[in-house]
Amino acid sequence: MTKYSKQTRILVAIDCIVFGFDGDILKLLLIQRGFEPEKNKWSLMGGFVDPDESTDEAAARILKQLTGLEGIYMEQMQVFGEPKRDPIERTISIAYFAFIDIHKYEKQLSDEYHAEWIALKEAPKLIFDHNAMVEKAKEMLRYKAALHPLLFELLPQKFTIPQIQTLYENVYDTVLDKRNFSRKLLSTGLLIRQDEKDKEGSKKGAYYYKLDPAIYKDKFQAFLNFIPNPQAFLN
Amino acid sequence: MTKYSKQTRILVAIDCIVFGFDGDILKLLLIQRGFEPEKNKWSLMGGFVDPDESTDEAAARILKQLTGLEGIYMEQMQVFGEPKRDPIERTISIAYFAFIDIHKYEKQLSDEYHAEWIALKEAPKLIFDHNAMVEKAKEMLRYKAALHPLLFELLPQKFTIPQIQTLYENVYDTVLDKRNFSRKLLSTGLLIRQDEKDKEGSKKGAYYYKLDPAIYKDKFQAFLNFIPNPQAFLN
DNA sequence: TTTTTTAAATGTCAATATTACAATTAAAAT
DNA sequence: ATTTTAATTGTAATATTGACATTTAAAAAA
Repeated sequence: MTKYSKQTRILVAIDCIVFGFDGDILKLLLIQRGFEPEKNKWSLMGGFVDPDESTDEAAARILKQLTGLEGIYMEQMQVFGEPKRDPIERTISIAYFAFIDIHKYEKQLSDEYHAEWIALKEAPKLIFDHNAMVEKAKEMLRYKAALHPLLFELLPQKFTIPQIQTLYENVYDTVLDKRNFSRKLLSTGLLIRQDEKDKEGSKKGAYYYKLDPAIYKDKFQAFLNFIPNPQAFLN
Repeated sequence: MTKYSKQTRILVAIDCIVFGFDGDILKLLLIQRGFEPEKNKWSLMGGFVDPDESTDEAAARILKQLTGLEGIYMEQMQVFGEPKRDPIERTISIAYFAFIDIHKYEKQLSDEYHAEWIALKEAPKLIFDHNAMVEKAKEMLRYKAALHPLLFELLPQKFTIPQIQTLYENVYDTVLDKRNFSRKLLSTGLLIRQDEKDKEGSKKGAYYYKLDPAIYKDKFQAFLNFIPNPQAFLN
């Protein structure tokens, strides 16, 4: 049997970028690094890939170990492969990306861990190239949310229309017209209004909605440029 | 100085997926693997990352070594990180992705190399998980082309409207209405009609167009769903 | 009980974009 | 001169977008 004997093996790390939304502002999950180099500096959740796990498994394991979070959908984002990015030893890092409802995971994220939610707009300087990773993740978020109902996935099971609007406004750092936004959103036919209202934000209260799971997968797709029926072409 | 002494180093490979368009059909660049395992089987262009090069540099080097192609814009696609994907030794592979005008690189792709253009629809069984990589790349192509004028970038300097239409029809595997497609395309204001015609495809001949480089970067962006001025949010 | 306050919900209209569909034109070949 | 082929151009009905103001529900204050 042949072997790849002349090749160099390289350290492979995972870094996890976790965005969270609490219905109000968009936040980033960060930890203070517990080991050298750069001990105590702010950092993304990171670690090395073990020999017998897939990179996806490694990402889930590392996130769990450092934050307690489990069962979160993380997506691979990008490899950061500059030879000098880690000063100790050449390490390539695969950045993973998740986006969650903060309230939903409040309990898992216990004091046992040092992970903290920081408002995205106030994120501190991070170690290595982690700030670049976060920037890339923001870009990806906007890109994906443009074509895909990604942002819906991080809403609570029940949510209000003003909440979704706030979320979109946060992600795109813009202000939207209530009337048009609401109309567009409801026209998808995906939201089922509940009888209950959320009275947190106002005296009148805003109706809760749920996603219609039956239609969600098929129907919700944005429409594109040169393709008359683009829904058919995206997942 | 600390070291990451307890961690396992892993082989890191690159695989390159290169799509090409010749104005007629959409093709995939493949090689017959020159070494064990799986010698002589069809494969993507692949190799290992060297200690002192970035992953992007490795991708460019490997493509050059195996095909002669140089100066091609390749984008990172995805890591394939299953532990058993290479039967010889655990290897993670970073898949890179390019899309080119076949005619433009005809000379570089000389007989010296064994790379061949194969019609995408007739692509053979490839080694390891390379077919899955190609599938993923097709998906990515559609996704990106939906929001980004990516497909324009692989057209010849001069191209005709029927050519672009064929390209879109190939990528999305659909049929488009000539009249609507042409109108939409011209309405971008990005195309400058040349006096010359391409008489290959018909007796009447189709006008050549060029991209207006001045407007191209700013103006050409698709428009999105919930965001009134989405251009502002994409690169 | 009445009034005030706050944010949610809803409506209209003009402008623009999309779709579906058919006739005309240029130029080579017969 | 006629035929053939594919490119080019047009129109009308429909749907979507964006800009803009008023009404409504319910708690809090008077």
